[in-house]
Amino acid sequence: MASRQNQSESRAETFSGTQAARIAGISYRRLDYWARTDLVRPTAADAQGSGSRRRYNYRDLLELRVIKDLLDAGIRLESIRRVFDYMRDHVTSDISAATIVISGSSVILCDGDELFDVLRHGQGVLNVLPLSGVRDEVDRGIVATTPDVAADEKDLAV
Amino acid sequence: MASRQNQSESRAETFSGTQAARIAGISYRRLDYWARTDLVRPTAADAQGSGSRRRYNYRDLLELRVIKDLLDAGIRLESIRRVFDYMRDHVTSDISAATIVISGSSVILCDGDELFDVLRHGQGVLNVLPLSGVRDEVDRGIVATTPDVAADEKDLAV
DNA sequence: ACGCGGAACTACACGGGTGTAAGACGTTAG
DNA sequence: CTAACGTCTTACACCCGTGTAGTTCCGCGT
Repeated sequence: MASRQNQSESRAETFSGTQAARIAGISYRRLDYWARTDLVRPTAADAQGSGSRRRYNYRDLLELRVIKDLLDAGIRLESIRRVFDYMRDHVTSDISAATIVISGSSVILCDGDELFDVLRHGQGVLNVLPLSGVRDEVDRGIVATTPDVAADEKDLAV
Repeated sequence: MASRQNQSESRAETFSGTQAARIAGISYRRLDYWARTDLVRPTAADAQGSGSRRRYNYRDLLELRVIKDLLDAGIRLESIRRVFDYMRDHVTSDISAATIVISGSSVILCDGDELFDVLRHGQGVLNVLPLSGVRDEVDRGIVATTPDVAADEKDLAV
């Protein structure tokens, strides 16, 4: 039955702006604002004039959700911007089970032991966000939002 | 020689608004704003009508500096407010070598191993701030700002 | 091929809330 | 008395969007 792979396995499908907003748990206007101000552009297809369509991929959804979580945690959008500018240039590795650590204007991706070292020796404020939780949130969002996948899930559950 | 105890030992002396601002590394305006909006009231003596004088104690200085560091880390003052409202009600223990961990609107004071557990099992964004660094910053601020203590330090150094 | 309905993006202006600074005002020391 | 200092009031600029109307494009029926 399952017409799709596991959620987080390199999915090739893309999402419209409206879908992406719903999945990430933000308003469409906010998504639009972030796209226009270069915070998160849709990777699959950017808008080019009125009437065109943005297409977000799975990784974009992760970023959107990370930003939402950071905002909810009370971090200013301005500093989130700096963090992501940095990350885009420096991070290529897979974002699966790592943890984002933000210290001032620099960002580190850690797993397990590394994390502990960083925290022990870190001075100043560190913002710590485990990405596994973010992925789960996004996957739940996809299931709850896209009708066909929801159907698949039901099939699996029964 | 040293006419005072060690910096962080229960010091009884108090500080004026201007002194407190300088030691914490913030503008006087900012200190004033925080006092008027109930973020950090001077414990030793609060303002009671125009022309009266605020007196801050050592612990107040620590709080001021923590807030400054959180702000510098890109956290919105609004959420810092919520955190401190909570902390005032729940935290009575000594703030010596612990670490503040902020998760959403709740705050935890940890030391060492505890910290590791919290971070491992934590969901969402965690803001981590070791207080030892804060205390050092404040003590340096006091030395650099109050003339007599600075003199003491010189005596010790020479 | 053509028109039409609706979804999606765009342009523009506005607004609540927040953090800060300037200056008016009061008080106290000397 | 008055100069120095500290507090209180008010105004302002900025952030982070949102409301709304307009525009473009897609898909579909005919």
